[in-house]
Amino acid sequence: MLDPKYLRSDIEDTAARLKRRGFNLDVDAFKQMEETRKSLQVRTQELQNERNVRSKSIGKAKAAGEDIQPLLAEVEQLKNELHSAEEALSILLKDIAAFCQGIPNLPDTSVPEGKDENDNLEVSRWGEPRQFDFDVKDHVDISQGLNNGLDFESGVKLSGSRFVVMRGQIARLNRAIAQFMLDVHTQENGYQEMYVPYLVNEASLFGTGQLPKFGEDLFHTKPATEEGQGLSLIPTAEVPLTNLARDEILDEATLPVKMTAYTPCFRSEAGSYGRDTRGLIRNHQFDKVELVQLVKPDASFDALEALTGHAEMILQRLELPYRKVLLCTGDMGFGACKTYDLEVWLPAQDTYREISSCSNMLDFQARRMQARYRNKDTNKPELLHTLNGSGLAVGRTLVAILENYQQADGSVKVPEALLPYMGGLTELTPAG
RNA sequence: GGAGAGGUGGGUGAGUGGCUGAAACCAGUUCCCUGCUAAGGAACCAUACGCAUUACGCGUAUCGAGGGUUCGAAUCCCUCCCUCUCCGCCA
Repeated sequence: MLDPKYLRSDIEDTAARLKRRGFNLDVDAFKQMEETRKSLQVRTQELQNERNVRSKSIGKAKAAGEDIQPLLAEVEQLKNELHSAEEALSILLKDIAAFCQGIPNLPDTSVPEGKDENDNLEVSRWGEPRQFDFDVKDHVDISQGLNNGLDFESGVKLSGSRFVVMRGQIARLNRAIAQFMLDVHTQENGYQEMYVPYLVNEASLFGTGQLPKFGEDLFHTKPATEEGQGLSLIPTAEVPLTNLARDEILDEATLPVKMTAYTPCFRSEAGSYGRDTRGLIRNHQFDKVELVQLVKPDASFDALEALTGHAEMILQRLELPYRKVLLCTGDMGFGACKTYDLEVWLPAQDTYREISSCSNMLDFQARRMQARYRNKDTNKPELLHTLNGSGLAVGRTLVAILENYQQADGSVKVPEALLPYMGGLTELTPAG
């Protein structure tokens, strides 16, 4: 959510900045709602004040043993007037809140303007895509040669399309990747490892911005005996991790808070029918090691660079070629003001594919969830800035390793960095 | 699942219809005293919104959430959420 004060005082400027990301702010509607709100609020408050004053005098009169009846009669009409004013105001306030909650974050000035991923700006490349002297296979074909280590048919049988069963050496590799990432982030990058719920409530989803607008991207559960949507499966650990700060006032000395968690992520992928239907790239369930930072406002842009670097470190240690992309205004998520994507090289697709997305949300999420810290200088609570990034998506890392480390005979070399996690296994073989 | 208790400001915790936006204590900030890794005293110390803006200014709302009763509710009633205790069940 944007700062309502800023929204009110600089609506034109806000609209202009939102336009950069293709969002049309209905300035007139907002102005009109605000104007009505002001007069309605003043009127309501006047009535409330009068009620309070009169009620007090009734109390005094009663204590003094006077006759209250005439006073009560006077107040009768006031009551009705106040009632309808309060009701009208509350409806309007809800409308305004809904309007404000639907506005995305303002893009940072350093973010290039653009419509979609084609307008993203490549910032850097790391590593050289390997030259193959044989026909490269994609991860699906590779896995079939490895004792059917990625079993999509079983995934369909158990759950449906976009689910997978991993077995044997590939399942082991998947686990090794996650362990490796967690170890790097906790031991070298200063993140605290967290274990969090995979089912979260509505307030949490509102806090990070999934609700109310993007509920269709989520899987909602509901206890058999109850009404309503119940809890929802997390689409990313960003939701539980960031919401740890919800309704909290953190001690400034504890900042920055750096947390990491390895969790499954669940996404309905509504609206992506037909996209990436083959393989592991786009599944309803995938594992991810997430990085979240809660920082003081003046530190968030530096933190974004650092956090992105932490995710890059994983790719470098795995010796996977990648590029770093600054997302354009049109490709950024709802709550982000600046986002770097890391795209890993996939030889079978002959292209770079997203494997991490690192964003600075400024105070956008913090305001929604009232996540604050006490400023030592002013002694006042102020909104935190929140950041998150994948460090990395485990499933796509698995894909990248299978494809980049494949060998002519169909086997796959285990990356150096993962050897300590593979129990002596140095390559994945047809024995699986 | 059954029976009970409870949810108050940064923290602990008073408060069962009007003078309580909320005692007291702790923490915090400032000042006074004190010449010393101590102690004492005083003041200040929630958030949001609105009006006003030369003001130490005024008003409204907020005591888990949402409804209701009442001239008036932290205080009474209803629903929901959460916490705790005992019993049952269970990885």
